[in-house]
Amino acid sequence: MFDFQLLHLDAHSSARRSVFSTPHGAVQMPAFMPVGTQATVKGLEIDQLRATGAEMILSNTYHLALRPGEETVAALGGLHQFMGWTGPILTDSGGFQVFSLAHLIKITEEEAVFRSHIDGHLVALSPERAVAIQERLGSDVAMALDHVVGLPNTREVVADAMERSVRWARRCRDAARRADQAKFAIVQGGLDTDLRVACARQLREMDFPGYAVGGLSVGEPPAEMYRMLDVTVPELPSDRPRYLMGVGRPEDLLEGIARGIDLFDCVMPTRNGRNAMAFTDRGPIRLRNVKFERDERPLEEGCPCAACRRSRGYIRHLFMAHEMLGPTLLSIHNLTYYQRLLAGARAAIEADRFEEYRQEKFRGWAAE
RNA sequence: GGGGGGUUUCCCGAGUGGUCAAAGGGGUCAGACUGUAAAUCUGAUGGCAAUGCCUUCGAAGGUUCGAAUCCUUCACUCCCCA
Repeated sequence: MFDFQLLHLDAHSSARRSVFSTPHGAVQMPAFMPVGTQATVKGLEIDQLRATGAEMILSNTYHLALRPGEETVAALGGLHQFMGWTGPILTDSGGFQVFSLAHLIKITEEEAVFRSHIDGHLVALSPERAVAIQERLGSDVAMALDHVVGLPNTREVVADAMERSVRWARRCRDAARRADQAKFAIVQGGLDTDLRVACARQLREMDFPGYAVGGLSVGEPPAEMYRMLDVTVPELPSDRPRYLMGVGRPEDLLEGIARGIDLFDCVMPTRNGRNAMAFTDRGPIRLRNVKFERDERPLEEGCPCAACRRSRGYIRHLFMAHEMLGPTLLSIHNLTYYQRLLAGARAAIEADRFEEYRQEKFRGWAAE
């Protein structure tokens, strides 16, 4: 039901070209998943989302469990039918919310206790419950519940969270009931090489169908994140997909791919798009800037997206006038940009020229 | 014709003797955003040779150590009664 096939290894880096098959279709990897936290990629209709080239998307256990509730999603046909996306869906476990909403919760060995950000009532999320919710939602890939901590942090705190993440991963695996949903484990360990390696090895023993690297890009310098990938990825089984959670900027994706990462997700193309930033091969541009007022060029020459059928001046106008088409168009453009970036990476890997591709892109981004 | 209001920095709008280059909004300008409590948030926004100086609160004049704030006249404007 799930199959991960390595198609080609880049001759000069650890980049890999692969295909991951799920009950809702195959995903060409390396791949980027747009984020649709609340069963919608903000601002986009499903056909617009599909047109960006995205094959797989991410949604969220915590948010959907709170609203509308997994039973409601199940009653409406499961997550795919609920939101109208027929391709593969990965759901995050809510582990990130333990981190981002940390002031609202208490963590014990048994579970994480949240105070709902919506109405304040207490919500308990245990590894078993995270799995049960995700199975009710019906996503193709469910993430294990992990414990994310902010960085930098003391070794004691990081080690404690890492060890709990390992124990919780085992409980998630044991709680799994549905064969049509793959469970992925998440490596934690902060910026500590030993902890990362130890975590990866323990999780590898549990034989998950996929592995994620989590707890990164939470405030540490990019170089630290790359250093963690350097030590962590080699510890992960080469015949399973490797997913770098929550990353990132275009350069982070290429750095991750070069180190053997197959899958990414990030809010950046959509959030920054809603906030008037467009990604281009010449670096990001802020469409609200007055210099674009009468710029008749498209965001990116040669980009096939709907936004690039208009001028930069028009898109700036939409943002200045607070028209909702502005955020929609830049979300479309940015997601298209990310998908084209990844498609280019896949082609480059197949041709054993990923490093050249990466250098080329970096030169462009540094140009302005 | 009679009576009563109003005029503030790009806009709206506080401010009634010093702590006022002047609250707060808006606008504008710039920045941030990495498993989304984010179509959000932050900063700047009279000028300058700038830990200070100059110009500004309808105009002109006056009172005062000191005026956006008090007085006089004028201009414009709004409301009510004729």
